[in-house]
Amino acid sequence: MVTLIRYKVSKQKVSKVIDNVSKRTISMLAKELSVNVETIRFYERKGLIKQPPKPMQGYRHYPKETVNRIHFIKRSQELGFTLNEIEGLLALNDSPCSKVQELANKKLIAVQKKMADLLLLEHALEEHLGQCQNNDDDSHCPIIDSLQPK
Amino acid sequence: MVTLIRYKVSKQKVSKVIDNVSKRTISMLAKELSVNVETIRFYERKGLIKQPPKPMQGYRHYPKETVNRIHFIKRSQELGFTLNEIEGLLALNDSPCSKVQELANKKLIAVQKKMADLLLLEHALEEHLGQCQNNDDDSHCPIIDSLQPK
DNA sequence: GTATTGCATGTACCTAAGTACGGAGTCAAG
DNA sequence: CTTGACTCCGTACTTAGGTACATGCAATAC
Repeated sequence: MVTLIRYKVSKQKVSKVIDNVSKRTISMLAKELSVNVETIRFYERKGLIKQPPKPMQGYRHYPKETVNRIHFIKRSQELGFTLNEIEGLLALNDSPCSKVQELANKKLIAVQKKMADLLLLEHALEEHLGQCQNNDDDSHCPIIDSLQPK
Repeated sequence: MVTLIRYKVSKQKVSKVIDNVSKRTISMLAKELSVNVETIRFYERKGLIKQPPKPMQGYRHYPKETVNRIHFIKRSQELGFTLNEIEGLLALNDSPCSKVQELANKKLIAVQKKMADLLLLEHALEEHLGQCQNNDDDSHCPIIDSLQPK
């Protein structure tokens, strides 16, 4: 892929050539990561990824590093972290494991609390639905009744 | 509470007296229901409750009906219905039980799906945390590692 | 009678995580 | 050379469920 140029080539020019070879515009990056272009811009605005400098001529191109970083963000989101928390995680990159653990643990507890809430909800809904099943009169609904004040 | 007026009283005047007796301004209503005044106004704007007409002189007052309706809304929210869904429920007030059941059932399924998602999340977090516990080197975190692309 | 609450009304703001749009510049193909 | 696709930049819009604020008037307290 990398074209070698044999004569009169300075270090700068070589790196420029290499950069050109791995030209990754914002839409290439977006495709590579299966995210929206606007999402990338949004992350830039949020400071989650840094915007590569714009060359005097032409468009920005993004290094592999940015790919990795967005990967990190997306995986963290899958684990239920918010973007603000991920900002923290990114800053924590070289922090002690105990700090990261603390964050993950908080998240775990929040997840468990949310599950407990949903479980209550589930039971309430199931009970209401059960009452409907024992109801002969379709024109009159126990659920609506139970929502009405006594 | 209702003062009886003995002479020369038309039907209109009586009802006016009764209305005055049960004067329930918006802040009274809010207090009675433990909700914010602004929330009531928001429900009015959303069309979930209807705004009582403003008398030519003085402030609006709210009937018991509105109290009931907001009660209904709040209880429905506890069951996990969104305001848009509650709009539907309110419209369904005299609909067949089967229709209401259908809605509640959809909600139940959504709740169960969400719980399943959270369960996966819980396991992932627990596994990551477990790896941290088997980690001697505090300066290096398995969670951060696992978020990094391979 | 005046000062302080309270109400009415309309509009703006909040969080979260993006998405959309308008206008100008740039690049590549035909 | 022109057209279409892409980028850049800034700003506005989206959903959900409210919350807050500014202005003007009404009612009540002292």
